[in-house]
Formats: sequence, C-alpha cells, structure tokens
Amino acid sequence: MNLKELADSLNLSPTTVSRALNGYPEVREETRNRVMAAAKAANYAPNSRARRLATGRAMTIGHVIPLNGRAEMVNPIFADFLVGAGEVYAAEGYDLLLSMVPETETEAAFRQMAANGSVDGVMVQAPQEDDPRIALLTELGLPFLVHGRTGDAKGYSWLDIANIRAFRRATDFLLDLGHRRIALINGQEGFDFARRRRRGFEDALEARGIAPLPHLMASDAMTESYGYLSAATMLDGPAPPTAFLASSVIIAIGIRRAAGERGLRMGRDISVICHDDELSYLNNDIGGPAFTATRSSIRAAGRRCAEILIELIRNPNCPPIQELWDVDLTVGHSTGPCPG
Amino acid sequence: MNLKELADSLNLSPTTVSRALNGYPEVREETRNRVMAAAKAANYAPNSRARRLATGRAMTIGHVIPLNGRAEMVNPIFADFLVGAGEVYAAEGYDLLLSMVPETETEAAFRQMAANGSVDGVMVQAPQEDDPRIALLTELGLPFLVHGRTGDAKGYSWLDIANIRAFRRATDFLLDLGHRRIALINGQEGFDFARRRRRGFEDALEARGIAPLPHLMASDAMTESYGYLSAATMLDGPAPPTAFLASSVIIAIGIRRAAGERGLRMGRDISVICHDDELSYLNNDIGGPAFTATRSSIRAAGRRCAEILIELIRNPNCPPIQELWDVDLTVGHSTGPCPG
DNA sequence: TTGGCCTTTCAAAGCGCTTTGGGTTGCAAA
DNA sequence: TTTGCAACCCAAAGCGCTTTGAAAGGCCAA
Repeated sequence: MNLKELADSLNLSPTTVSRALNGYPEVREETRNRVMAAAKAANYAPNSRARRLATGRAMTIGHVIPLNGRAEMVNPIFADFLVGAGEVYAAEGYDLLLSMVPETETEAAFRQMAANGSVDGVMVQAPQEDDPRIALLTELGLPFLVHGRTGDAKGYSWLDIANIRAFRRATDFLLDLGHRRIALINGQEGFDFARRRRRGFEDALEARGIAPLPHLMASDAMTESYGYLSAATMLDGPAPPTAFLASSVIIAIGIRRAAGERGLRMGRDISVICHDDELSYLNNDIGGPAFTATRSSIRAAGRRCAEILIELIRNPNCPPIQELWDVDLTVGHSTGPCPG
Repeated sequence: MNLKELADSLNLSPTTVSRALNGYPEVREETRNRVMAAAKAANYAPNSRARRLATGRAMTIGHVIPLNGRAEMVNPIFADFLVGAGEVYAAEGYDLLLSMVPETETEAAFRQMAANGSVDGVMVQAPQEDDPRIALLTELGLPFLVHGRTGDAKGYSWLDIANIRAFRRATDFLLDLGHRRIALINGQEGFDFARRRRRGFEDALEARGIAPLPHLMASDAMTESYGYLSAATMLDGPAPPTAFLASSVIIAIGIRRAAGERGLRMGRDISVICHDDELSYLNNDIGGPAFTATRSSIRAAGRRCAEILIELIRNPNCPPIQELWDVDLTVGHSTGPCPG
C-alpha cells in the first residue's frame, strides 16, 4: 500500500492525503479523520526511503564507534550511553545508525556519511587529546555533539562531567582519611577524560605537598583484568598503596579481586574509590553502595546528549551548546581510615 | 555534487556514470577509469536516500532492543554482540539501525519497519518462551534471524549455543569434585536460554539421583548485585551451597564478592563456575582464567549471526539456517574439591 | 556498398513521497 | 449581481538515483 493507492481508495489526491497525515492545517478536520482512519485500517506507513529523499532529511543520527585493532575492546559504557540516546531518538522520530569502523577508517566513514547524506548529525564519544574528528566534522559541516571535550573546548558543542573536580574531591576524601600512598588506576591516557582525572588527582596531592608516585599510577583500557593486574603488582611491590582511585567500577572490581586474594578487606585494610557510570548491570546501590564512588549516570548523559544533538540539527545556526555536569561523591563500604 | 553534475562535468550521461560507478560491464574500461577518477576527485558519493528509493532496498538491518520498563536493565552482552554484527554489516555494505523501544511496543516497531521499508531484515535477540516476535516477523515477511531459539525451533533461522549440554557438563564437573549442594544462579526464567540451562543443571543432578534444592536456585536479571545478594542469602542460610553455577561472569563477580566478605576463598572453600560470553572488558584469561567457565564468544556469535542474516536477505527463499554451537569448559582457579 | 551485430552511450521513465503554485467552491461583503 | 476571501483540494514538479529500451557508432561478412 502506497500513498497513491491510499489516495485513490479515498477519492482524494496524494497531496491531500499527505497533508492530512502530516498535520498540515489546510485540510478539513473531517477529511483528516477519514484519511487517518483509512491509513490505520490499511496499515499504511509512508515509505521512509521516499520520504527521506523528498524531504532531504535523513531523520537519522550516526554513532561511529572506532574499533582499535589492538585491544579489540568494547567500551562497556557504550551500551548504556546508546540506550539513553536511543530513547530520545525514538521519541523524536530519529533513527540511530550505528557504525563500527576500524579506528583508522573513522575519517573515511565521516566523509562518506557527509557525502551520501545518510545522517543528519553524528555523536562523538571518548575524544582524544586534540581529537581530529572535531576539525573534520566542522569542515564537513555535519552537526555533531561531543560527549566529553578536548582541545580548548571552544567553538563546538559538548557535554562533559567535571572530571578534574571529581577526582580531586575523591583524592581529598582519601587524604582526609589519612591515606598518603594512593594509587591511580586510570583509563587510557590519550583520552581527554583520563588526563583530566589524573590532573585532579595530582592537584589534590600537590595541594598537600605530596608528590605523586609514578609506580602507583597506571593507565590502560578499563578492563577487569587490568584493574586486577595493576593492583596485584602494586600490592606486591615495595611501598604498596593503602588506597586506590579507579576510573571505573570494572577496574575497581579487579582491584577487589587482587585485594581479596591477598586477604585484604576493603574499607579496613585497603580503600578503594572509583568512578561509577551507573551501568545498569553493575548497580552499586543494592545492599548499600559497595564502592565509595564519584557517580554520574552514563545513560542520563546519553539522553541529554541526544537532546542537544537534535537541537543542533533542527537549528543549524544555533551557537555551540556546552554543558558541564558536576558529579556526586557517594560514600560506600570500600573506604576507611588509613590503617596503622 | 550529485550524479547529474558529475556526469555533466565528464560530458557523459548520468546513466553511463551510474553504470561505471556500479561496475556494470557495458561501459568501456577507459571511460570507467575516467569516471572513477572524477568521482574521487570531486569526493562524490551517491546519495544514499535516492539510491535506496531507486533500488527498493534499504541496505539496512534492524536490531530492536526491547527495554523492559521495570528493571531498566541493559543486557551487558548486547554491546559485544552488536560490535560483532556491526563488523560484518560494515564489510557487506549494510547499515545497522538500532532501535530502542519499550518492550510493550516491539510489535508496533516491527510492523512499522515492515510497512515503511526502513530495513531489509532484523535480528532477534534473547527470545522468550514461545516468543511472539517469531510469528509476527514470519507474518510480516521480514527476513530475520534469532540469536537463541524457542518453541519447536523449526521453521525459522537461528543460531544458538548448546545451553543444556554446557550446563550439564559444568554441573557434572562440580559433582565429580564431590560437590552435592550446588546452587544455580540463573538468568531470568522466561528467557529460553535460562530454561535450558536449568534443565542441563537438573538433568545432571538427576542422573546421579540428587534432587535439586529449591532454596539453592535463583533466577533474575543478570546483574552483579543480584549475584551478590543471592549468594549472600544462600551462604548465610541453612545448608549453604559448596558450589555455584552462574549464568554469567557478572553474576559470578557478585558471588565472589559475597564469598570474599565471608572469608571464603574461591577454589578452596567454595567453587564457582559461570558461563562466560567473553566480554572484552571482563577478560577471564589474563593471569590464567579466574573463573572456571563454559565459554562462547558473544562477539563471534554476533559476527556469524550477521553473516547468516545477510544470506537470508540476499536469498529470500533460502530454507531456514540453523546453527548450534558447542561450548568449551575451561578450568580456572575458582573450582576445587568439595571441602570436608 | 549494405546489412547485421557488437559495443558503448543516452533519453526517459520510474521509485514514493513532499511541496509549490495554483484552482474550486461557498459565503459574506459590496 | 459581482467581488473578495477563506477554506479545501489538486496537478505537477521535483528529490537523486537506477534501469529499461533504444540509438549511435564501429566493424566485419556478404
């Protein structure tokens, strides 16, 4: 069933049927109702390919996920972010085009999208230091929103959490408990968020005249085994840390494993704070929050990012929208005063 | 730059340029090269909206993720599966349309997709007992592939792992170690995979004349806190288990937490086997596999599912393709003989 | 030279929708 | 009776591509 057939069956022109269906005012209410009823009865839905060609809009938003060949790692926050964004897209009538491409081909992927008009805008996640995607998308004139930020953070739209502040606060919390040998198990340097978090950590130490210890700082893709191995090495080494600051719950789980194997009880023998993206399957609340954590819902971020991006698409010469979210520190069972 | 402009600049007709670009034989090699070079120079890519309208193909595959309002839980395996599938789609020139809809609206979402032709086929994940999606998609004539299976598993295409066999084998492994009070911390009943796993578990017990203990069987969405709470309850209750069988690594991590809090060492005081989907951020291999596990890469499943679905789309009257994958049992540090 | 047959190219007709730029019709105002 | 103006509705022109059916050109055999 297409528009023409539907129109014929109603003895109306395609024009009128189209307008009735799309809510234009110049069609009588009675006619509109007739059309709506017939469309529903015939289970008619306008062909989206044709509609997109005619309107020139793709009604689609692209998420390009770069796969880095080495680690082959899928960022675990990616699913929750996607779900948050997807909820908003669905509500606003946008489709979500997900594109998995090798990291080396992201530029080509964006160029392709811009040239063939398959998306109206794109979401950029996990920006690196001076991420080339920002200049590229600006050049291509494709609306985009960055989750995170990088460079001078000017001239483009982004949404980020206050990473420096969050990690400074978390470090202060540990320092206040008397800890001095604090380890930072961070995400991969190169990502802007990891650099900021390190800076927050170092700022807090510096403010108390404590030098960060290089052997207590690690940086890598945020997997459980990375958390485990880093913590194990540090705990078994000389001058082991009394507290850990971890960039994700997954890492903290690895730390917990290493601590457990060594008979160390969290919150008593060893303290752990992590950043908690509130992943739905790693709920940190039930039975009281297990980990003391800086918390910010990645899913809520996804939702808000989607809203902003849609705004940018609808309103092409809208000035850059930038949003910085502050982060809570919730106290759980994983921290306590420095022993000894 | 569109086709007509490109053609004009070459003094050729749009027809010829289109054929040259799409590899049709009736164009001279020299002409084709000229066209290709000009297209590259002008950074021309055919408008995908127009192409799709003209060809009648969407070159898009839909993944519909039902969000169940209550739990608001995002299945953690979903990201890795998506990445696996996405790799294949990208290689084959298909787009991936991701649609997040409330569970109650999945039927409407599929009907919409079928009516407006935005996808050429869809992937169905995590089927429930007699999942209505299968009948619906069959009725709609939309090619689909089920990851998992349900009902009589006949008449439609699916790819599944041998859940019964895997869990029977895992249970046997624990029984052979002398365990008798074995707990099953399963996924949500209602999902076919969870039913099969329970059956494998019960079959193994039954074969040795052991009755499954209802108080040692739990079933819910597979989160860390669910694993933790279930294990905590069981360990603190009467007749606590000496071994656990968990439907996911995430659950097992929760069990480990509960055990750790009670001073129980895994592999010595308590045994744990889990099913490991080989999520990239929960690598169970580094430093030797932590958990004894039945293993099957969800990402590889995603890849293969995508291949099959594309085959089904390309070849509409292809008979159902069904693939059952056997599952490895790898021994880690989390299991040992029954103490006492 | 002519006819026939490739090879290569093109004009034009869609694909199914939206949207522009009118037409009708009916009714109040002139 | 005309005119003016809403209120409704429609024909037709795209949107940018693919594809059909045909024409033009080149070559060879008759």
